[in-house]
Amino acid sequence: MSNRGGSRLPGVGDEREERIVFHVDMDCFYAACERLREPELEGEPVVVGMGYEAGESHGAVATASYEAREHGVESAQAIGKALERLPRKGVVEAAGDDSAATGYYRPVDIDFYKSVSEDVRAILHDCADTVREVSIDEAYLDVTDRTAWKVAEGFARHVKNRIQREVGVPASVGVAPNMSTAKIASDYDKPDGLVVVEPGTVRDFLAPLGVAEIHGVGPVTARELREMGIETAGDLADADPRALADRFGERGRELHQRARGDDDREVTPRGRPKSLSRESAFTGATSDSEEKRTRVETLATAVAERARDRNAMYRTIGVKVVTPPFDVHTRERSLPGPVDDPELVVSVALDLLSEFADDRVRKVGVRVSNLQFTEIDQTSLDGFDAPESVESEGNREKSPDGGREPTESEDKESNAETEEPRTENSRSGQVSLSDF
DNA sequence: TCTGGGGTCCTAGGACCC
DNA sequence: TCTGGGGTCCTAGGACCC
Repeated sequence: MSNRGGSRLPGVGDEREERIVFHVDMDCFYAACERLREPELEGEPVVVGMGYEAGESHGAVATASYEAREHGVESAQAIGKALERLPRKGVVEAAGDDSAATGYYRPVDIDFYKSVSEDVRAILHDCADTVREVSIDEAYLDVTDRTAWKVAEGFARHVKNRIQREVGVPASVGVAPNMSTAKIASDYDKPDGLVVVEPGTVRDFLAPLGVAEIHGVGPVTARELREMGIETAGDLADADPRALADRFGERGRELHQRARGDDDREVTPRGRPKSLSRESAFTGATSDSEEKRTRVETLATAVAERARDRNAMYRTIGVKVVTPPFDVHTRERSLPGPVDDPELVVSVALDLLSEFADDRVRKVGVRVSNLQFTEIDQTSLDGFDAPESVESEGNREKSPDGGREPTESEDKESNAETEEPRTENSRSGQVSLSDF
């Protein structure tokens, strides 16, 4: 096999080492944040619920501490279910039974978690040249230029300890020559784990793991792989890539490579978002078209506001409608040019929704996409900023100074030439619904 | 598993253009 | 009139991730 690990540049003094990638993954992050401001929760079962309010029983589990998991509470579980398995602290005791296990339930406080995440982020950026934040509680670091393989474990421990000491939340760290292996390594010994997979040992490390451990293999793919007799990452690594490509397309080849520990992706900072959305579920399902319309209107307004907050104009507006049992339908419409127009988002969304006026609906959502950003903003949290003209799509060139070549006929209807966020938006020559 | 909210990427067919 | 082949955009759906 001709992997990069086997080849060394002969003679040259710097024996080109393989990259050193860290994957840092906070342990039960939301629960850890709650413990930060409520130290009495340390060592206790903690459940953080979304769509949940204190004392109530709807919503879903966002994060359960390990103590809570021992009682069968799982992520994404309905709160009602969680309460069956782990009653709320205080309830059972009040009833005179203090033998049963109980847990602390808290609603999600995303703003607080974000502030904690910021503190962690600062440490990560201090420790690495390149950081890719994947989510509020997870990031990849390329530390090739900050350390060496012989001492990588020590450096990883240093990062981990700093997070614990300076922020007060636990993290697990995976160290490997590439992103996909580092990701698996961070998960391997959670919580509070530190796993190093050195170059040359990657395939042996991966081989015994179940295919579902591989990033990108979900329930559907795992089942199909099983049907092909592929159970472990080792099986997948040994499988015929052509057979995988036949069944899964390009993704098949990719998974094959991941299973072999081959992953060339560079650690790059996250770019700008590609879409923004809001969605919300009804309690049960509703056929009431007025109720649906009201909800969509609220979501549309919220999504437009979110876009404006982020200096994003959008060219496509869409809705999502979920009907029982869990069928997802999407409808979208593209405009001739990018706009920032809340009223238009509302009217287009309602128009797209009308197709489902008679359906029972569990959940609706509104989304804007084909984004264009109006400032060189991004507060440069990335090491460098992306070229302005690239944006999300190749066409529709737009110079940053606002001077846009009026070459195409659509230009007269889109108001995209103004860079300044308009104070009085809409009605100013932007596209309106009647244009369709 | 009776299913919350916010995302990403890929595929595939049809429209349209050259 | 029929026949190609290539390219891009749009839309809908699917799988996956945290």
